[in-house]
Amino acid sequence: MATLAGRLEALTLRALEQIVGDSEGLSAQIAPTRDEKHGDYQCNAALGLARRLGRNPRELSGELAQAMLALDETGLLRTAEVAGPGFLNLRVREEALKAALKGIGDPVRSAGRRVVVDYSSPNIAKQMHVGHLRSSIIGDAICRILEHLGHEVKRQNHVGDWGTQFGLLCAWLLDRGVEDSRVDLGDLEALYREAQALAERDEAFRERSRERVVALHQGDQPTRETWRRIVGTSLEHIGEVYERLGLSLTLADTRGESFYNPMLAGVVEELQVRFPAGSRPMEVVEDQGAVCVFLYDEEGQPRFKNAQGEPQPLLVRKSDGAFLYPTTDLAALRYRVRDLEADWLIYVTDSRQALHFQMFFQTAREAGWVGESLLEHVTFGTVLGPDGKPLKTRSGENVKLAELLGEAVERADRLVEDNESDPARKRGFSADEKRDIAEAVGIGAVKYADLSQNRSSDYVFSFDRMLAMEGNTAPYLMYAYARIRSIQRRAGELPHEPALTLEEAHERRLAMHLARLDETLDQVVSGWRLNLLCEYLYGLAGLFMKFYENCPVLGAPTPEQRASRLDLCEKAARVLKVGLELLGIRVVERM
RNA sequence: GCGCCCAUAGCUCAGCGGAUAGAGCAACUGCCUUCUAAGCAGUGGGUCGGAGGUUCGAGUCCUCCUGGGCGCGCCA
Repeated sequence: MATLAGRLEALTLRALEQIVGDSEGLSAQIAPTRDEKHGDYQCNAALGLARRLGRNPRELSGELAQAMLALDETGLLRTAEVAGPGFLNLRVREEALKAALKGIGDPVRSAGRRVVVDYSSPNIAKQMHVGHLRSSIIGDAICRILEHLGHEVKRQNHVGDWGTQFGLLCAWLLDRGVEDSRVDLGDLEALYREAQALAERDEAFRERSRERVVALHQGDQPTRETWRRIVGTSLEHIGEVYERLGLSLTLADTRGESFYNPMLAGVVEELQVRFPAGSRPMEVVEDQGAVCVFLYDEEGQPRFKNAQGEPQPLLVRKSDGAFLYPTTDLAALRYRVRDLEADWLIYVTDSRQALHFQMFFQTAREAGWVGESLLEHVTFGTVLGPDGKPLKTRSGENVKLAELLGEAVERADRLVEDNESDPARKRGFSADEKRDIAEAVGIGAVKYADLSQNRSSDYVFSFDRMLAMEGNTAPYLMYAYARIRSIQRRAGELPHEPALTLEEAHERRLAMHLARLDETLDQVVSGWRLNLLCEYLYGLAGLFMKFYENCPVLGAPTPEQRASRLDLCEKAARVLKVGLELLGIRVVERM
């Protein structure tokens, strides 16, 4: 079932075609009205087209209205009225609105693509910190939305398990012969700091670390064994954080950098053979011992320049022979297109990596490794502290994700306790319920605060704001849901196939908003503007609250209205639940 | 130097070229003997950083400027 906006657009285009006699360059310009006085949707097509045709906009708009009403066999429109300079205000028929609400919130059936979403990507041997928060939350929401829209999603957690830091760690552990003892993550971090400090003052240790990297990459048994243990310990910790965050990402989705190690030499070699020095628009040359990819535009000018104004290369092999991040990315891309047969690749990383992705994408395209796949780099800004600088602890360290989530839940728990100690608000929750609510509210608040921001800007992290029960926050939305569920519990049996009666303005507004879920999702996907879904849900919760205040459900004037309102409640609950779940946020039945 | 991002109410932020620029917080005023007051209703608060331009129409697009963040050869 197409969305109301989609159907209106199709109808408008048919009408325009009839008027103009040509479909070239026509645009329906359908948008929801900002003010309901203007109807449900507006069509702004006549305004622009009038000039092109040398006609009066209001007159053209009137003709468009007539044509649309005449062509409207499905009974979509109640009215189409010209307003202002030539706007066309459209009002949807009651029956069409009710039909649009059928199955609202159900997964969309579409010819899906196979999408690889690369997100989260923490480093092994370090605790997850606030720097991993946005990629994890945003990437997970993207996966859920894609699946809801009928796409097949392959999650890929490209963890850093292969870099130089493992040389340090392995060298340190093997030097001290601690390979048999169990090392937990807290130890690992301390060890890493010690190893780093040692490397700075001890040339011999530095050398041993470098040798360990080589040994690791060459498959040396004891080194591999130590490495595996480090990785295992870290993944355990990462899995715990994911579980608490409620991510749909699992250990099975982990394909660390090490996975691509056997492919790296081949990637570089192929590039070198196929794009020797002098090739355009891409050449691969050795410079100061490093293998560099240089990219050029159609005019043969360098696409990228460095700070000195010289051509900026993508480095795929260091002068010491080791491979780099771009090399792994290229290998991973090839694997995802060839082996995972993905035709859409999405990378979720902070915006600082934008240049890297431009170069890496361009290299992959020039090499012909992308095929027909879409490449998308979804970026986001930095999480800031109250001082407007990247969020750190007082001692200047990265804020641990586990601690941040713990504090969010703790604060939510205090809120629940406060309410329970107030006789007017007490609900009589059991200890288990309280814990569950605190967990859902605390974690949900953190995720929602992130997703409701415009992705590209930095944002200031604040427990107080995200846990506020009013405003555009997760608790507010969850509360709206809990209120509906409370009504439903009191209602007893819910009506089967009730007929909606949308006589009250509050009822109709709520219904119209509910019907706009799918078109909102369409907008969300174009540009991954996840905050639009948040805004939609906030609007929905607000409309429900107003409906709640003005339209008694259980005490409705007639049995028909009671049934209708119960059905509206059910649909609102469903959309709130589905919408929040698409964002990776869990609802609770009571709060 | 080049490139990317940002600048909107006192604060935190929305705003796909369309009608009077919106929320929340903070301030003030009402509403719990009626389905969860973690709520609702209302009041005040704006040279959309500046200057040009494109357009029937610009917070939104283009150019320049100012101020801030980030990135730019062997980290990832």
